[in-house]
Amino acid sequence: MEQVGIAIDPAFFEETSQKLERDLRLIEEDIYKEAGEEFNINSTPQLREVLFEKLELPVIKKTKTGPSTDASVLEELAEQGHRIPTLILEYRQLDKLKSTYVDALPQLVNPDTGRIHSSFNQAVAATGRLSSSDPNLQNIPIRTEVGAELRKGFVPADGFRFVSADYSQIELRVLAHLSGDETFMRAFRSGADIHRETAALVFEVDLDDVTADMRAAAKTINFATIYGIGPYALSKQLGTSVQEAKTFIESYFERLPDVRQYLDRQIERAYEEGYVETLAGRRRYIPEVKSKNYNIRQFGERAATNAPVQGSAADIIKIAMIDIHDALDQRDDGTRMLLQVHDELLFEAPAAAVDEITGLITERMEGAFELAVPLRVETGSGASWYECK
DNA sequence: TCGTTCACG
DNA sequence: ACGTACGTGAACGAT
Repeated sequence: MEQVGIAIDPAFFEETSQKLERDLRLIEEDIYKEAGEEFNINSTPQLREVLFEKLELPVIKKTKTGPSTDASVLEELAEQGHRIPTLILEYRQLDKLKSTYVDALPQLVNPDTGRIHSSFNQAVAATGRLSSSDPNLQNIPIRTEVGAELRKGFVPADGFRFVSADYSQIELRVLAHLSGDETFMRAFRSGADIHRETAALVFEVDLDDVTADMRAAAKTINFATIYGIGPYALSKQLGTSVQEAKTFIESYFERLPDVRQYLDRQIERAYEEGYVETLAGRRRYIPEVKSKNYNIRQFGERAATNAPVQGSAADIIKIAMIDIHDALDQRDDGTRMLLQVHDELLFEAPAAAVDEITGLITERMEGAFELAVPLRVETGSGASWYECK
C-alpha cells in the first residue's frame, strides 16, 4: 500500500480550495461584524476573549487554560440563541477541510509516481491497529456531506475502478464471539439489524415497535460497551440524566449477562496477569490498573475491556489483507490494495474485473477468521472513493 | 513542544 | 470530592 500509493485529481483540489477560500471569507466577515472587531478566529485565546469577555457569553466548560470553545460548547451557545457560535462552527469546519486536506494533499504527490504515498505504521497503536501518517489517509472526511465530497478527489488509475469493502459491525461481532453471549450471537446469526435488536431487548418492546430514537440510543449503548462504559459519558452522549443512563446500562447487562461477565473477566485479567490479549494472542499490558490514582485506574479498566475487541478486529482484517494479497498475486490482473481504514479496504481493479474482484475480496474477508457468528462485508465500486458508498 | 480542536474507525 | 467512553494524526497558535 505504501509503495503503490493512491492518485488524486489535482484540478478537483484546486477548484475546491478556491471555493472554500471564498466561503471562508464570507463567514469571516459575518463573524467580525458580530464580534465588533477583527481577530484571529483560529486563535483559541483570542476567540475566548471575544466570546467570554467582550460578548459575555456563559462559560459552559473549562479547559486547563480557560473557558472551552470546542464544538459541544458552541452548539450549546447556539441553542441559547446566540448568533456567533454557529458562524464559528461553520468557519471551523471549512477551515479544517481546507488546511488539513484540500491544500495539504496535492503537495504530497510524489513527482516520480504521481501518487500520494502514506506510511502505514505497524508498531504505534497499542491495540494492534495500523495507523496512517504523512499523510494520514485513515481520517479522510465522510460524516458530513461537504467533507465527504473531498473523496471525489481520490481517483483510480486510467482503465481502473475503485472497489471498497468494509466489515459490517466487526467489533460487535467480535464481542459476541469473545463473550459467547447467546442472545448476542443469536441476533447476529439472524442477520438482523443489531442496534434494532438491542433496542428491542433493552426497552422491552417487539422488534416492530422499536422507534428511531430507541434504535439510536441502543446504538450509542453498543458503542459505549465496546469503549468501556461509564454512566456519566453515556448520559452526555444520549442527552439524558446520569440516572437514566445508569438504568440503560443496568438493563443492557441484565439482558446480556455473558457480555458483562466477559468484560469483568478482562478487567480481572488486567489486575492479575498484567495484560489482556486478542484472538491472535496479541497482548496489551495494562500497568494503569496498579495506579493509586482512581482516574488512571479507571482508564486502565476501560482499556482492558476495549483492547481485546478492537485488537481482535485488527487481527482479522490483517489476516484478510495477507490472504487477499496472495490471491491478487496469483491472478496478476493489475488489481492493487491501496488503503486500509481499520474495518475497510480500498482497491483499484481493472474496470472489466470489478465484479469478479468484488467477489474475491468479499470471500476472503468473510472467511479470514471463523467466529461463532458470521463476518459480513459490504462492498461498493466507482470512479472515485466518494462513489464507493 | 504543548494545548486545543477536530478529522477518522 | 473528583472527573468522566476506546484507538489514532494533523493543523494551528502560543510559549
